[in-house]
This record gives sequence, structure tokens and C-alpha cells, in this order.
Amino acid sequence: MGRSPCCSKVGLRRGPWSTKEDTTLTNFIQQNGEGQWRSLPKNAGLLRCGKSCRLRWMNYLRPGIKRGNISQDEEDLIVRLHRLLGNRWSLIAGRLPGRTDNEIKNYWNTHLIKKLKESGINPKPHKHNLPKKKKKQKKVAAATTTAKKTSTKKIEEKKLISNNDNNNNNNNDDVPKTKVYLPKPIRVSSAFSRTNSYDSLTTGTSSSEGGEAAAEVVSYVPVAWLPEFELEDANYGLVGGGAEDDFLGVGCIFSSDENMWDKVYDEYLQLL
DNA sequence: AAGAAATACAACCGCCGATTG
DNA sequence: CCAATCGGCGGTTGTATTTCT
Repeated sequence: MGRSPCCSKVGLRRGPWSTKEDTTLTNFIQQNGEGQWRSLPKNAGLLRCGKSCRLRWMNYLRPGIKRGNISQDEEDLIVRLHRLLGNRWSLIAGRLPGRTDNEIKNYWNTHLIKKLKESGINPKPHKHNLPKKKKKQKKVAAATTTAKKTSTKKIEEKKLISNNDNNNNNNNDDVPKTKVYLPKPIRVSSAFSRTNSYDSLTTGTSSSEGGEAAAEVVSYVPVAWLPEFELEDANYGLVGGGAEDDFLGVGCIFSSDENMWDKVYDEYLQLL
């Protein structure tokens, strides 16, 4: 079969995007909508590969994208989801409104792995990590139906994510146009405050900027969670925690309760 | 103050599954 | 059913920036 490269590299720009390019891309998508990535650069007058446009839009220009300032809540959530899902960054990102897979992936690789290791915690996901992408699965008739299933599933996921976005965005103006580096350890984007979108969705308290008080606050992102987690057994993940703990259990990120993880994993598999 | 090393993260690459004709 | 194409994902790289010596 083979696949031609997504675009001819000849004459196409690469590397960091300029403000002008960002504006062009944003305007074009606002007028014409997303999609048709291959033809988009040509239509929009951009000397970029379609993939590059998509990536730029998805990760930085799309309304509702939050940058930097990953809160403790979000960090906990990432860790738990990673434990459960492994390197399924897009799935993890889907549970964190305004966060992109790329950002989470970077954050994991640069911050969390180190942090977890320093805490003596194995950053590897749960042993029942979701199945690896299968190599060349048999494409038989059954594939058609399963394909449709998974497709539907994806659409559902997108709806959820999109709903979440809708709840969090409409702040296009906040999309940073230039990257901002500030002294470590706290990286603050002056152009983007997370307090408007994310925090308003949590229990109403920002735990990311509150020092000790923040540590006391147990809140969660009220996004559409995997439905199974909300079913009868509300105790999933509440190992050692009260009902007020969040869904996977604050303070027991790496619970030794393997049965619980097995259960969760099985249900998630069924979902897929 | 300057250079080296480390860090952070934007962007690219290649692959895969889904879709289409 | 097959081949071509597209969209999307995860791994990796390149480089700007910060920190260290």
C-alpha cells in the first residue's frame, strides 16, 4: 500500500510559527472550520504542511487551550490517569479540559517522571496497561463493525471533550501568541490565567496557587468521566478515602489494591 | 561575565486505524 | 475487497532559555 508523505517538503516552512502565520491560520479556521488539513495550508495561503497546521491549531491556537500552570489537582489526575491508561496522552488530555496531549506528554516527561522517581514511586503505568496498538490487525468483515464501534466511541469522546471545551473556552483572546519563560520553578504565562476557566469548574477553590491551604483542598475536574466510574460502585478508587475524595482516590495514587485496578481496567476495556 | 550543562517545550516524524471511492 | 488517502497519536528531536560552574 504505502503512503505518500503528508506533504511535499519542498518550499514549505518549518520550525516555530510566526505571529502572522498563527493569525492566518486562526482566521482561516474561524471562517472555514477545522478539517481538510491537507488542503488547508494551500487554501489559507500558508507555506506549511497540513499536519503542521493541525498540530499548531490543536495544541496552541484552538480556543480554550490553557498553557502552563498545571495545578496540583491536574497533576494528580495526570498521574492517576497515566497509571490507568499508560501513555494514552490523548485520552488523558481528554479528561483535562483545556490541556493538550502534547502538553501533558511534555509535562510528564520533564516533570512528573522525575518527581515520581524522587518520591520513590515507579512512574510506570499499572501492569494492566491498555493493549498496545496491534500490529496489522486482521481486516476482516468483523473489522467493519468494530471499526464503526470504535468510530462511534471516538465521536462520543470528541463530544465529551468538545463539551468540556465549550464549558471552558470562549476566551480566544487569552491564547498566547508568544511563549513566555519565567524563572523556575513556577512558570507563569502572563497572557493566560487559568483561574477563569479551570478553577471555576472545580469546587470553586483554586488549589494551584494557594500554598498550604491548597493542599487541603480536594477538588476534581467535573468533566465527563468514564461512565463506569460513576456507576453503582462509587467506591472505585476511593481506597482509604472518604466519599469526598475524588474518583481515583486522593492520597492513594499508587494504591496497592490491584483488584481495584483490574476492575477499572476491565471496565475501561469494555468501554473501548 | 562567559561558557557549559541542564531543562523545558514546540515541532517534527513515522506509524496506524478509519474512511472513501 | 482493495488501495489510496486522511486524521490522529505517541515517540523523538531541535532549540531557546535557564541555571550552574
